[in-house]
Order: sequence, then C-alpha cells, then structure tokens
Amino acid sequence: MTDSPATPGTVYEALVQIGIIDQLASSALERVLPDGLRLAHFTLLTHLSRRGGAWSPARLANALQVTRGAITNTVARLESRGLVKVTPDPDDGRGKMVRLTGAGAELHARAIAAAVERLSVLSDRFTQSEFEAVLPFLNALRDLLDRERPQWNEASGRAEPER
Amino acid sequence: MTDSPATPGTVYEALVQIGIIDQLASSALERVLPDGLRLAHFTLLTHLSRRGGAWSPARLANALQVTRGAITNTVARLESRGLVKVTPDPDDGRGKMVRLTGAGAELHARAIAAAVERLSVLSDRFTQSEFEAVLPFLNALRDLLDRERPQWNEASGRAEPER
DNA sequence: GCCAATAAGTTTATCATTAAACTATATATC
DNA sequence: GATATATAGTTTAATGATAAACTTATTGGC
Repeated sequence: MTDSPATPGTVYEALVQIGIIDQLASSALERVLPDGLRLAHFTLLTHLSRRGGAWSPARLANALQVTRGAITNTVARLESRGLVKVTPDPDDGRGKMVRLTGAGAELHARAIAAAVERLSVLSDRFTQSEFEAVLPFLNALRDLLDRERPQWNEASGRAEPER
Repeated sequence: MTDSPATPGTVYEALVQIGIIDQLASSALERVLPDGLRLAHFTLLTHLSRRGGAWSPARLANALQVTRGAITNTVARLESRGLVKVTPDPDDGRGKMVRLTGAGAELHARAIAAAVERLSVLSDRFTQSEFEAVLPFLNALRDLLDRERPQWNEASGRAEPER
C-alpha cells in the first residue's frame, strides 16, 4: 500500500473505464425500457417517483443536472404521453409544477421491473460487498468533481445539485 | 462482510454515481481542452497517439465503441483542421486509412498537458492505492457489460471492441 | 466467371443536449 | 412606487450520437 498521490495516468484510466461503463450500462438499460422510454425520461420519472410531490422544472434541472432547456424538452415529451401533469405554480406566475400521473407511475413501475431484470446480470455476478466497497470511493469522487465544478452560468439553468 | 449477490438497488445506485462522475469529468475535461477540441476528438487523437500507425474508420469505430457514422463525422472534422490525414487503403478499394499528422500530435500533446493539469485536482486528493483498489472492479464491470452487450447489428458499425 | 452475401464508408432522419438569446414575472433598492 | 436586477421557462442554433438505408467494393460458393 502506498499513500502517494494518484498518477494522472491512473486517474485518466479510471475515468475512461467509468465512461465506458456508463455508455454500456446506459444503452443496455435503455434497450429494455418499455414503450420506447428514453433514459432521460426514465430518470425523470424515477426522480418524481422517489421524491414524490410537485417539482418545478428549475428544481428538476438542478436535481438531474441538466440545463433547463433539456428539462423543457423532456417534460414536454412526458406530458404529451400523459406520464406527467404540468400545472402553473399558483404562487409564482413564471413557474410550473410537474407531477407524476397514474399512467406515469404505472409505466415507471414496469420500467423499474425491466431495469431490475436487466441489471440482475450484474447483481448475480457481483457480491453486495464488492459494490459496498467501491460506493464510498465513487461518492467521494463525485463529490469532489461537484465541488470543483465551475460556477454555473445561472442563466443556463444549473446550480446547486439536489440529489 | 457478506457474499450475498448485490441488490438491484445498490447496482443502480452505483451506476447512477458512475453516470454522474462521467458527466462531470467529461465536461470538466472538455472545458480545458485547447482550441475548442471536443472530447470525442481528443479521444480519437489519444487513440491514434497511443496506438500509432494507420487505422481504418471501421477499426476506430470498434476501438472507441461508437458507430461508423460518428467516426465519419469526427474524422472529417479532424481532417479539415489538419490534425489527421486520411488516405485510401491501397489494399481495399472501399477502405481508408487515418493517421495523426504532426499538427495533430502537437495539439494532442498540449491537450494532454491541459488534461493532466485539470485532473491533478483528483490526483492530489486521492491516493494511488485508492484508485488501484477500485480499478479491478471497474474493469470487471466493464468486461461483464461488454460481454453482455447484444450482438451489434454489424451494419451499424460496432463489433468486437479493441481497446 | 457469375452472383449472393458481406463489409467499408456515407448519408439521412431523429433525438438529446448545451449555450445563449429571449419573454415574462418577481424581488430588491432607492 | 419606479427602476434595476434576478429568476422561471422557452426557443434557437449548433453539435454529437444512433439506427437504418444506401453505394460501392470484396469475398465465397458454385
């Protein structure tokens, strides 16, 4: 065991692996989602399902760390499919509130079932302790990158993450 | 320590963290690349620089795990900037060969310097042994996802990865 | 040699995303 | 209260990616 700082090469290698894993896992997941649900849509539904209640597009943009423009697009598509309901914010004339509909919750449940089934390949081949061993590192890495992030141009719609 | 299979929730949580890390690291990296170099361009230059020699677009698509359409686009942009040189494959009338130019190598060196500088935030805050502890897990995860990947529609341009 | 099947590369349509400009509403300061 | 500033959300232009159709060249029976 050495306590020397990580070499840039090792850091880069880890980030490349992480990028590949993200790419492979995302496309594997997206392929099994029902009704042509895209990953971005699934992610938003998951957020609403877990956290519950009504969320403004701005808070969703912060939570999911995408621009408000992306949220406008995603919410519009989900709304046109009846998976979320969008209402004006009664307390703020500029604002909107987004909440899950029954159909959205139902489709999300099916999506979760499909995702769990697909990810079982991973849960079968790795032990819980293997994952638990790396999670603190992943969290620390994300945390540092989060803190190192440049101040977002607020107009572009991202600020303090809320996860 | 338990040797029970990982729960789907834990697997999903790890994948979400990995996705966020990828997103943050990619945008942090892209911001410091010289001359408006995009990550996809940097990745291709890095591949050519490390592996050397002449690569066909099809082999590049396999190595970088993107479609041939994406490679057509990326190579065209790099070529128009004089960073790579594209020649017909003398042995195959359909084929092309892509190789780094002097200007490409020079810009890549600057890009690497900027990337190393940027990633030093991570190398400073984590030890080499922390990274070495997780790399085998990341490799195993990538490997499994790679093997689980559906047979690519060959016409879409991806097949056995070559990394 | 001929023809079907395969492979290399490009093109097209679709989509998600970003950054920046824009509209409309709130908030703060004087 | 008027005005400046900040915030919510949308729109636009540009980019990068995918999947699928397409063109051209190669390969493998026969």
